[in-house]
Amino acid sequence: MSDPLDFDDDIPFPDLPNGPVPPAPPSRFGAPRPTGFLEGLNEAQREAVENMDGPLLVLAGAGTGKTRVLTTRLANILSSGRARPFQMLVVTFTNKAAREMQERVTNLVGPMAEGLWLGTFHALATKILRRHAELVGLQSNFTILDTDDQIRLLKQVMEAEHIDEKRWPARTLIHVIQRWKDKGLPPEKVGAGEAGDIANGRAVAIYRQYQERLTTLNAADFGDLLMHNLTLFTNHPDVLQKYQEMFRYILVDEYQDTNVSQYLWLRLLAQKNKNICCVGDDDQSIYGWRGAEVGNILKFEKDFPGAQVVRLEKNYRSTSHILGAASKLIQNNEGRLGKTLWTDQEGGELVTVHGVWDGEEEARIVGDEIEAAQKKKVSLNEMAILVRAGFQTREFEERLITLGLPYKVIGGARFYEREEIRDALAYLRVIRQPADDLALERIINKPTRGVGKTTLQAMHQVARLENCPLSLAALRLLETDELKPAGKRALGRIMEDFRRWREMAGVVSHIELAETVLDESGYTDFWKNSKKPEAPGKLENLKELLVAMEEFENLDEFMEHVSLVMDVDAQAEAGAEMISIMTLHAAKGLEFDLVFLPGWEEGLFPHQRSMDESGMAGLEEERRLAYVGMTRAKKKLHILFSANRRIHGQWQSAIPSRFVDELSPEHLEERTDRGLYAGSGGGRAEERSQYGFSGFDNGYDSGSYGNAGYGAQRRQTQGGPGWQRMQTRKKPVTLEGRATRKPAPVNPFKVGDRCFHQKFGMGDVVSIDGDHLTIQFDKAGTKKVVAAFVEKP
DNA sequence: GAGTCGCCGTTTTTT
DNA sequence: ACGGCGACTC
Repeated sequence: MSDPLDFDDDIPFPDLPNGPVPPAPPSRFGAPRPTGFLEGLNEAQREAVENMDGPLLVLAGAGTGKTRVLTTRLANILSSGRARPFQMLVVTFTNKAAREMQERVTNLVGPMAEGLWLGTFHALATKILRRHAELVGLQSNFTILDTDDQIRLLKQVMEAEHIDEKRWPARTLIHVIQRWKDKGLPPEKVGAGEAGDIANGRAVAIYRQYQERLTTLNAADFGDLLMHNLTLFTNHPDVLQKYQEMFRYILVDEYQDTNVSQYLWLRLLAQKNKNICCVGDDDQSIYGWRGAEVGNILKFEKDFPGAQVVRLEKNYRSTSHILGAASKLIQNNEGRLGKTLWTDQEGGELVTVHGVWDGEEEARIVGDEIEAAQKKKVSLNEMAILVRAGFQTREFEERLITLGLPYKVIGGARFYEREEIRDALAYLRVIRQPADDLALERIINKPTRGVGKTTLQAMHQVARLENCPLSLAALRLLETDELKPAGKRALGRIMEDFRRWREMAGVVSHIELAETVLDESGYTDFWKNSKKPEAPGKLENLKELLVAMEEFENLDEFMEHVSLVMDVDAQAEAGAEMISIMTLHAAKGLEFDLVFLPGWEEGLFPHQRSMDESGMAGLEEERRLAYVGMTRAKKKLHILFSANRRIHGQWQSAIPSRFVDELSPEHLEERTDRGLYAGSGGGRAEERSQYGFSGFDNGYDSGSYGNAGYGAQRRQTQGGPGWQRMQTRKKPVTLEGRATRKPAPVNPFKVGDRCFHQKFGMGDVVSIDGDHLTIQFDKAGTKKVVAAFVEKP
């Protein structure tokens, strides 16, 4: 992000004329003159672009050209002379979105786009906070902590408070604190009753101490960035006023994902000029679990009186069957603003629903469909498998490897979150900021250099006593005889190393510095000597880190990038075609010709935990997630559910997701095996509504798909290239494959039988559920096992 | 101070 | 089934 106003606090904000700024010279914009922006926009889009003044909410359904509207509107405001670039605040959620926005705006308006205040909430808040840090008790070079650091710090506070970490895990507590920060609540504003019995009722006290520690460390966590901005604005109206006046126009992307503190931040900044435009889709709000507040978008009109609302409902992405099924599903949600997507791409392929035996079969069917599509010249880049939870990817990966199909899993462990990278960065942090206790602690004995627990404890004691950072405490300790000679020598050595490195930092380049430090500290050798299988990879990553640093001028810039960006999808595999596998969350905003949505089973999707924790609201968010998944598909969508799934190593039978029932049948083609749930004892099959199991009547037994009953509705039209025959392909692989692989879901046991299990030994059958037996083992207790693994004695 | 054993939790994820 | 973390032992 560039910074046109990179002034120190004593330099005034630039003087600006009060009236509208004179329009920029037209030549800036190249051929299409301002009115040219509007070309090719539909009516609603045009309305959103032309309504430049006053509050505006743009409800942008999936695939309705949201980004185009946002960027065009921005260009329109600039070209109309209503604001100059640095008078516009453009907010996104992710760095990726910010980059894309920057790029698209630059394409529209040229280099003047550099001057915009464009970035993520966090980056923008940081930029503001660094300028006024002293006003909230920080110095402007404060460190930004990530989750690891936060937990480490919180654990220290909890330990001092004698909170049993077994009973109240730091993870739980940090989550609670985060939610408070998301709401813009500093410790003193958290209601006494709010915390309940968390941490023996001392949650707020711990929160307060945690905040005090952060201030002492000159550090802020992610939640603080926004919260400190709010404090700053509230306590210093003069500062707020400057920003209010500067930001004449505010644009916000993905408004449905904002949390309360982000909303308050926007509201404060928009109060004066009231030119705020928020773009979002209440139906795609899927981040409630991390503090996003759907309510923000639902009550926009109340929050910003006189607000106009524009709905973008024409979808340019999906076929009518996909859209129809998705719309039907989302209609089951209450509490939505209401919006109906439509398209003029009539027809296309029906949405196919496959019920399968187990995860393996699920993966095999997906693999087969991918191969079939590939033969029809669909690019692998246009195919995606979208799962609810990370563990689901494994089975697909295995299958795709078997088939020799290239794939990538998006959103695995991120580069900067890897152990070795975090260690390397910790060294640099300590060099730059000796008071960075958390970083120091991380690497003071990594590689092991004789500064162990005892020494560290002594350091902590001095630090607490003298109320100083650990590194200073270390120096104090070295002046005394408190430590044993060995420990003292070891500590002295590393402290001296750091002194030397700091000296170097002023002389050599940041890259040279990093190389030297990794070398001299013994960190590189640590991995070179390691016998762990991942060691070579880690050395690679360390080299990669040095490469990454080259893109930055100096250490400061690099570190800022690291703490804010933390995402390097730099592995933009140049050109190679690949299938994408990712979670539904990661898929938001993307689109693919061919999409697979596996695992549509109760408990997995909707996820049990979501419903347990948030009840109806949780269920509705899961449903929105399903909607997001479905609307990723442009031409063909497959939904799959399995009757059996292994979760945490335990086989469990599953019933189809209620979401399957909520899709409208006229858009579906059912390919579910009629025998799947027979005799399962669960009995739900018969109770289910027409859709879920309607495929029983035209399933595999007849040897062809989608005939009787559905044929009439399968108004097959010339959808996309190569899609026409997708569902009338070869014979039912599913059943064949299964028959050879696993016994039919019947078993030779009856309640009371004696039996033997390889692992658990002898036992008695207590109950039977399909081919799942509950067995009371003589030694191993009661277990639920699959009949195939049990023998008659 | 460093290696080994056993227990807990196990959705989603950005900044 | 499995990994990570804390407690425990040498």
